[in-house]
Amino acid sequence: MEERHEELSERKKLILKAIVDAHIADGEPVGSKYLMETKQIPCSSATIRNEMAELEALGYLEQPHTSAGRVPSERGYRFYVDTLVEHYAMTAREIYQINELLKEKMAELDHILLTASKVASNLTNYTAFAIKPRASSVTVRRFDAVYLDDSTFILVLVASNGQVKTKTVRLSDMPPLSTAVTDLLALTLNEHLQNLSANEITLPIMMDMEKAMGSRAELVSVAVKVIYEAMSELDQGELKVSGMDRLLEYPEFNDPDRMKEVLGAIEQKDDILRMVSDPEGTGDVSVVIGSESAVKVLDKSALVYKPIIQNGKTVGAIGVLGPARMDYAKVLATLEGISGNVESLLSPDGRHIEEGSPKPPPHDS
Amino acid sequence: MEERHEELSERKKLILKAIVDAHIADGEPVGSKYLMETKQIPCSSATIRNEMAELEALGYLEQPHTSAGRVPSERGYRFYVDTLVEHYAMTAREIYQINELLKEKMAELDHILLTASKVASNLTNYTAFAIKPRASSVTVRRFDAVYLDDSTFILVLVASNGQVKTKTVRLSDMPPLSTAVTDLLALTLNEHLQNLSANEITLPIMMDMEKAMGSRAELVSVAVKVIYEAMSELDQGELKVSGMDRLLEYPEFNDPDRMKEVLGAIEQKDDILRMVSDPEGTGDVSVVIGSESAVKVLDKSALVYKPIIQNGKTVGAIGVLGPARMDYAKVLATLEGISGNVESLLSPDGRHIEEGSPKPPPHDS
DNA sequence: GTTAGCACTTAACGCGTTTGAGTGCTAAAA
DNA sequence: TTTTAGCACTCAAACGCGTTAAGTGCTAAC
Repeated sequence: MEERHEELSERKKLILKAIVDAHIADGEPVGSKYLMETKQIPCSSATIRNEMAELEALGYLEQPHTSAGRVPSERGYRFYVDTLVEHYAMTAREIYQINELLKEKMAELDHILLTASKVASNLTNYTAFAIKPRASSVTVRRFDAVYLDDSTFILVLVASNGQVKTKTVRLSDMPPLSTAVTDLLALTLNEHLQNLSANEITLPIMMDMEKAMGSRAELVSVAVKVIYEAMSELDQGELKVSGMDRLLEYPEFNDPDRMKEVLGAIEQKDDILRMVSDPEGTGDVSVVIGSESAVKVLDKSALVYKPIIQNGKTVGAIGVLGPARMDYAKVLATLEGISGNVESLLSPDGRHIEEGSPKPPPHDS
Repeated sequence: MEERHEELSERKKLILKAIVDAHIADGEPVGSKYLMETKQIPCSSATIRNEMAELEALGYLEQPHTSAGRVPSERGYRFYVDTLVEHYAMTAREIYQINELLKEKMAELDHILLTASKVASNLTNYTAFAIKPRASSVTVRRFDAVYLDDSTFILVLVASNGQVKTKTVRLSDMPPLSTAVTDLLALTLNEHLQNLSANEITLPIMMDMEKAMGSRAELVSVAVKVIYEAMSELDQGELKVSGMDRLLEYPEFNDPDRMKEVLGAIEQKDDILRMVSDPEGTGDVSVVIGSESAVKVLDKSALVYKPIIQNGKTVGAIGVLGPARMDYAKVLATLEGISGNVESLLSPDGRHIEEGSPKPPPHDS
């Protein structure tokens, strides 16, 4: 009785696609008669019913209750996304929008990602997010120490991945600072800690630094402590979400309890972060439907995301969260478009995607 | 027939307070019989009914429909907040929590505010936010330029209010950079632009700087452009929200449409920002109920916030957003507690509030 | 293998009825 | 004059119930 994806008859595929399309469009269960009338299936409603019954037996469809139409199951969506979605042709207007909104001269990853998530949300009408994934090992490319007042200075860290982190350090019970002292500190840090990851900072190195700092040796331990902190925050990852309110536009999120779960999940962010930071990622768009993933995305929801690659390394991701019946074709195309754009923004030569550059329909591994 | 707040009879006050308390507790309209039985009002339900009718005529109460109990009106809440709330005595545990959660050695405003909003949300069970208000005029206390590669450097700005902003600058069609060049740039910027606000940067100053930069004069205009941008972003303000999901716990936000409005408003953030940045603020807790304010807080909602003062200047605010029937006593006490704590964290000597330090019940102006 | 037809199921809808909490008013009591 | 008991009235919410309509599964004919 088990049948493999590939072995679905053409007509079954046609019907399944029609059902998913229809359900995506209006969210209602879809019945045989409706299907025959509006989707031009070349056979009668009875035949369609038979096919639907079989599709249900195979696990691609399900019935909310006996006398209702059919709704795609998770497996149905999966199959749809993997093999049935048509490539969505972005309109000139949409391409223009992506370009316009993103091309403002931005060089910082943070800013770019935030804007990207806003664009994604606007274009797709779903809740979108952008993410800076957990970096496995950051090193600091350059330190700087800025004198603020006699007991305060600012430590600036430029990380290997381009992120910049600043920490204000306040001393107590120590002799007053001066620009000379902070300059010396910066020099020492740069000489000894450049391009080391957090766990490569060893005691001998610290002792060397204390020697270098002469009379202000006590600053070393303070600074190192703060640097430790900063570095662990650096590979913390961050999540920017836009268009939360759009979630409410879809009736499947109308239930307050469900909505609450979703909001909580978004705020928690840890799960999403972990998933998107998955080093296995090929760089393709991934689609997670319902309970498929370790991430507790809720029933009837889907998460679509695409990593952003810079110099062969994953530096972030943008994605969309919405009901399982989301408009995959459009979302996939939009994410491809935006990520392509972001990647080109990040590379020194700032070109943008051209209109009508078709890509093969991507699918999850 | 008009009567001033002060002229409400004691019994009316008692009844009004009882009604607000009861409504805060369970969200239902409250009736005369219930009031008499559970709140120990020393008279019969008929008398209470008469008083309630008068309170309604005076605008402190309203009736959802003829045969329902009474519900406080906006004016009722206002009166309650201004004169009837009892001071909420924080439990030792709550004070401990505030101290514990906040006292982690944090020196940066950003981080502190974010944590503060989380604490506020946890303690009150409402949605909380923390905000960095629009600064009227920022100046830069110190510049720094960090060489990244031949065409890229990072500009670090330390603002007068302690904020730190970094900008990655990517050059095109210019001779390659070097640390010597960026050092020179930093030196020049510090010499010429320190403690100036954005609109004090004039052409003569720029020309001086170009002279100082010698062969790399072209960097000046690039840098100034970026600095302009950074400074305007600096006084942009920022809003951190925690515990959005808690909104859903209150039935008055269950309606998807309403929820959508609220989420939109939060994301918009501009209104909230503007209001909280109000320079008129005395530093006391403010309570905005329903449609009272310019801010389009929704019907049946209330916004409670308290500015955070540092060196006599408002550097931020923390607040809570919830249904109009929120537990004002607790919220007010919590915000007082947290803000006191935050302020002491920001001042060099890091002391915390003590248990049982009573403050007079605050109220809006 | 396909289709027409029919009996069956069931959520949703409309609608009158009942219920009950709560009021306003009046007349008696304090 | 103020308070209270009592009662008639109101109205939203809950309930019951028949009707509707969409949709199915099955069977028998094509």
